[in-house]
Amino acid sequence: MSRPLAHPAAAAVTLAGLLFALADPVRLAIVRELLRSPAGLNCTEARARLGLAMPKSTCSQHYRILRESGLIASERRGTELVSHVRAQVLTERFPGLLESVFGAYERECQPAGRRRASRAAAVG
Amino acid sequence: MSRPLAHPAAAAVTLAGLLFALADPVRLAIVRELLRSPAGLNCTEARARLGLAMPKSTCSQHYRILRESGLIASERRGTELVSHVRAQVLTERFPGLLESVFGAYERECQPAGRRRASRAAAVG
DNA sequence: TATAAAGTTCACAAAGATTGAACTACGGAA
DNA sequence: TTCCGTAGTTCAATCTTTGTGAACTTTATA
Repeated sequence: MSRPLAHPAAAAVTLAGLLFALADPVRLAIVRELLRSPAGLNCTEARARLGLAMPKSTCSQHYRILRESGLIASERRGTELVSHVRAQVLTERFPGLLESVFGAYERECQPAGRRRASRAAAVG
Repeated sequence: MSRPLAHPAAAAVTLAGLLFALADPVRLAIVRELLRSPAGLNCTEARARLGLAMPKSTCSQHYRILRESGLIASERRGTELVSHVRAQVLTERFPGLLESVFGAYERECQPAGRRRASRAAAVG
């Protein structure tokens, strides 16, 4: 990881790639933490915040997938690799998508009592 | 497949599950076709429309994943299994998400010339 | 230089995807 | 009813992807 990390150009970011990157609960949680941390977060810190007993090699792989999908950008600061969400690029490419997905995530994270009860499980 | 197919209740539909189901290019395309077909589509028809040389067992698996994620509902009509997007349930659970994702998909499917050119590949 | 911290890469085991073949379900014709 | 064709599912084998510990690289500091 000596040279600058490869980040896909905006035009190379695909919807399926983004959805794939976000389709993992751990990565979804990481990105939420990143969105809450404008200054960026490194691997170790993200792991600590999420309280996940995850080996650092696994975390590294998750970060790589997020990076290659175009979701995050990473830069070295000292020994750390600090990452942040590429909000500008994503907004340009797919306006509103990120807000929508993480709006849904916040909604899901709310305890059930804070939402309107929806008892009927109508199919359709 | 004699008994009614299992469809998750609205409350059991998770964001990560939906994203996972949509994270595959084939499934993304299938769901778009379904969204365009209010009367529903069966496996064979969807395969034909997408022009994919995909074995029917593979298509069946994709439909199963879509069904188990809560994205689609399927019902038997004669020998066919007709499926449609569970728009009402999804809107109730995650308002705006489906529109946002498939808005992004349509945007991506447009030829590049119809979008504003974005030459600079700024990271971030 | 030596030591430590932060990540990456490698290699292997475990889990998941793809697909042809065999099977089930249904409808229609004889 | 029985037989046949169509639509999908399930099974099993193969292939691919993911998770992980160990070893390695990079940077900083004593």
